[in-house]
Amino acid sequence: MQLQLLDADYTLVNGRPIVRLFGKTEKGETVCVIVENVRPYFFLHPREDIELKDIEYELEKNNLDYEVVERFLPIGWSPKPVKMLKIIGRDPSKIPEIRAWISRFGTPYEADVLFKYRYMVDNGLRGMAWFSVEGKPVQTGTVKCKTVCADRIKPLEMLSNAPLRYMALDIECAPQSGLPNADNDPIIMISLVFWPDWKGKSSIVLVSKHTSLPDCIGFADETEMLKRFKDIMDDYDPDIVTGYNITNFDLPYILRRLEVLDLPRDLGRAEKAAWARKLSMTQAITLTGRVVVDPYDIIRRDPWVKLKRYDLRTVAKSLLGEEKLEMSGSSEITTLWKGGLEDLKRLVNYNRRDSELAMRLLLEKGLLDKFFEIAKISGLLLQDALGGQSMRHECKLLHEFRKRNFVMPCKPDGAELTKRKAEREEAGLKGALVLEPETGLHASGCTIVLDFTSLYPSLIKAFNICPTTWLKNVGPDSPPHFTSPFNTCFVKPEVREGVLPAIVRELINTRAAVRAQARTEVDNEKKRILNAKQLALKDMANSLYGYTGFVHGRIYVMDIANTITAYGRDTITNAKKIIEDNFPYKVIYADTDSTFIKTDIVDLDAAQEMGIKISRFVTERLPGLELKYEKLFRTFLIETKKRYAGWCFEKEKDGWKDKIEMKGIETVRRDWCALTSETMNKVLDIVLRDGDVKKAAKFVRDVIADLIAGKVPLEKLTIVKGITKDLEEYDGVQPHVELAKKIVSRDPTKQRMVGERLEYVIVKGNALLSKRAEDPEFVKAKGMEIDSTYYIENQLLPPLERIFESVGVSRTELIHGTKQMSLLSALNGQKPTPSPEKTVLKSYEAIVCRKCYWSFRRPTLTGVCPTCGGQLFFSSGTSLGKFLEPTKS
DNA sequence: TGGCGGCGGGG
DNA sequence: GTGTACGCCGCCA
Repeated sequence: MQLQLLDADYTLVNGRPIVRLFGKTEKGETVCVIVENVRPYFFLHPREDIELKDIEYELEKNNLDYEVVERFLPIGWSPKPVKMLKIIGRDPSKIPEIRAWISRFGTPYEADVLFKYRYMVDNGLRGMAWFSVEGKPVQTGTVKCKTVCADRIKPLEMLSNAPLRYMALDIECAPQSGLPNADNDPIIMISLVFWPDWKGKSSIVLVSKHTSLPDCIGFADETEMLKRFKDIMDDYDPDIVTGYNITNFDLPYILRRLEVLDLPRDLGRAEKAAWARKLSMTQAITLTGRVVVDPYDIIRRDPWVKLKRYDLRTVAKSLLGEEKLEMSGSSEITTLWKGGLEDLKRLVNYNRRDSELAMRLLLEKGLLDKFFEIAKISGLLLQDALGGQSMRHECKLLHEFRKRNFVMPCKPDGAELTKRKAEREEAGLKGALVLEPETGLHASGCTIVLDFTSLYPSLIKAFNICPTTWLKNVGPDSPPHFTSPFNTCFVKPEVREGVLPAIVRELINTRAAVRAQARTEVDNEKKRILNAKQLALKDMANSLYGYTGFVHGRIYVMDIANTITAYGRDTITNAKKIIEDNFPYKVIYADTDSTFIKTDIVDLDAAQEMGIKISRFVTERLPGLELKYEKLFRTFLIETKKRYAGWCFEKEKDGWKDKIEMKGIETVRRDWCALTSETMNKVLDIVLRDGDVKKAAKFVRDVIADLIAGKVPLEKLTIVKGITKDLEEYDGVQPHVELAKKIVSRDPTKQRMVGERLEYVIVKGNALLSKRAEDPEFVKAKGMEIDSTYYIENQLLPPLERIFESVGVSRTELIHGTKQMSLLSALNGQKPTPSPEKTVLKSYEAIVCRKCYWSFRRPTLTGVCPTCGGQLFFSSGTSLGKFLEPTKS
C-alpha cells in the first residue's frame, strides 16, 4: 500500500508507545498505520571525569537501556566522532525527567525531539511525503479509520498529492452583552461547507432552534446541534478543517462548549479529545489525524499580501473580489436571532457565506500548495509546516545531522536563554549593510537595480559556513580553511562539507531543477505543484540564515550569524567598488543584497542592457555568487534608508510594463483616512510619472483648499478604530474611546461598546482633540464642521512632508499661497513668509522660480526668474516635466 | 533613536 | 505532549 503522510501521533498501549501514521491513498482513502516496538531515546555525552560504571548503576536502577555509540559533536570542527551513550527509555513522556537527573553526568543531545518525529526522522519519513507499507489490517477500537499494523515501511519519492476532503466551518453566538464568553454564551449556529460535497450538498447550516429553511438543519437546542456537529465531522471525515480565524475563535469556542455541556470532544480520527493550547497570543488546535488550516494565519503572514486590515471582509474583497454579507456587529446578530423568519434567514445566509469565503480562499488561492512542499522538504507534518520558520529548519537539520552521524543539541533552557540574550545584548549581532542613500529625486536617467540572488545561502555554501566546520582554535596544524571578515575560520569543503552548506546546495540545485521542469510542464496541476515547490525551496534557503541567529534555536552560535552578515557586508561593498571603478555610474543606494545604480541612460532597452552587462561583470569577479539584473526605475525617489518609490519598468513578453513601486513609504495605514492615502498616491504619481514636483505641490495645495472649503466628502476623512475593552479600562485619552463614551451617554440602550468598530471624524472646537471625535452620521445630521487644521496637520502633511522634503520642497512652500498658510503660521507662531534659508535642499538637479515654479537647468544670468522676476532656488528634478522623453510604454 | 504599551482576527 | 514561542505600530521621552 502506498500512502501520503498527513499526520502522526503516538499513544501508549500497555505502557508501551505505538506510533500512528495517518496516511492517504492515491484514491483518497484514509489509513492509519500502527508501528509497534519503537522506543524513545536520546544521547548523552558524558563529562570527562565520569566513569561509565557511575552512570550504569543509575540507568539500571531506572530501568533504562543504553548503547555506547560514536557520534560527531555539532558545534565546532573535529576530525573524529566521540563516544556517547544512547539512552533508551520506554515511555516518551518520562524522558524530560530522565534528562533532568542524567544531566549531571554530561550533556544530553536530542532529548527534546517529539516522539513522532523521532520515529519519522529515523525512518526517513517526511510530512506529506509518500511511503509504502506492508502489514496486516487490525481493529483497535480507538482509531476511527481503517487501520493497518505495519511490518515494513519505506519512504517513496512521488510528486503528486492524494485527493483530500476539506470542511470549512463558522459559528455564530449571540452574547447577552459585549464579547461572547464560551462559559456562558451558547453557539446558535454552525455553518459547514464541504469540498467535495457531503451527501450531495456543498453546504449545510446547523441551527440551534427548529427551522425549515433550505439547506439547514434545526435542533431543539445547542446540545443537540453540537452532537450532530460531531456526527457530521465523523461521517464526512475531513482531512482539512478550515475557517476564518478558527484557531483563535471558532474551534476553541466549540471545544469549550463541548466541555461545558459535557459532550465528547474527539473531533479527530482517534479517541483523543481535541485540544487547544494557548501560546503567547495565538492558539494551536490539535485534531488527531486532521489538519487545521486558518486562512487568516496564512494570509497575514504572506509577504506578498499587504493589506490595511486582515479581517474577512477586506481579505475576501481583495483576494476574491467577493463581499461578506452585511452585519453591523454582534449586537445585530443577537437582534436577528431574537427576530422573525426573515431575520433568521439573513443570519443563516451570513453564517453560510463566511464558511464559503474561507473555503474559497483556501482552494482558489491555493493557500496550502506551498505548505505541502515545505512539509516534504523540511520533514514536518503539514500541521507544523503551517507554523513558524524555526521548526522547519530544526526538522530538516535533524534529518541531515543524523545522515552524517552528528547529534543535534537540545533547545536552550531558561538559563541558557538568559545567557544568550545577555551575550547578544553585550556583543550584539551586526546586521546587513545599508548604505546612506543619496536622497531626492533621480530623474535624469534610469536607476538600475541589481540583486545578489540568495545572498546569504550562497555565502553559507561558498565559504562552507556551519557549526560543524567551525574551527574554534586555529593553529599551524589546522586543516585548510577560510578566514572570514569576522575573523572566524571554517574548514574547506574538501576537508568536510558543512551540513548547512549541504542543505543550501540541495535547496538551490533542486530549485533550479524544479523551475526548469516547471517551464516545460504542460499539465497544469503538476505545474502548480512545481511552482509551489520552488517557492518553498526558496523560502527554506533564505530563512536558514535567520535560524543560525535565532535565540531559541538549537545551533545558535553568534559568531556564525555574525560571520554570515560580515561576508554579506563585504560582498555588497565589493560590488559597489567594482561597479564604480569600472563603469561611469554611481551606486546611490544599497541594502543587504541589492544595489541601486544611477545612470544617465534614458532609453529603457539600453538601460536594461547596461544593467545586464554590469551584473555579468560583477558576477565574474565574485566566485560562488551571482549579481543579477532585477529591474529598472525610470525615475526614482528616495527619502531615507528603506523608504523609496520609483517608476518601475519590467520587460515582459509583450513589451515593457510599468508601475509605481513603493518600499517603506506607506500609502495605506489603518490609522490614516482615505484622503491621506489617495493624496499620497497621487503625489507620488505626479512626481514620478510626470516628473513634475511643482504640479504635485499644487495638487496638495488644492487638496488643502478643498479641505478648508469643506468640499472633501466625510467618507474620505473617516478613521476607523475598534473598541477592544470596557471603556473604563482605558487610561489616556483616545479619540475613538471618547466617542464611544459619548455614544453611550447619548443612547442609554447601548451598554458596552466592546467589540464595536467605530468610525469617526474630528470636528472643529476648543476641546482637546480626542474629545472632538464624532460619528460621521451625527456630523452630517447636525451639520457640524470638520477640523480641517487637524486633517492638514495630523493626517495629510506628516507623510507628504517627508516626500517633498526629499525633493527639496519645504513645508512652507508646500502650503504657500493657501489660506492654511496664515492659519497654520498663526497657530504655530511662525512668520507667514517662507524663509529661503529654511528650505531643505538635498539634491540639486534643477533651479526653480519660487514664485511661478518655472524651472531651469542652469542659474539664469540675471539671478532672478526671467519670466516673473521671482527668486530662484535649487531643487531636484523639478524641471523634469519639460525634458523627460516620452517612453515606449 | 529607543523603550513601552496596545492590539490583532473572531461574535 | 520528550516543546512553552509574536510582531508591528504609535506614542512619548
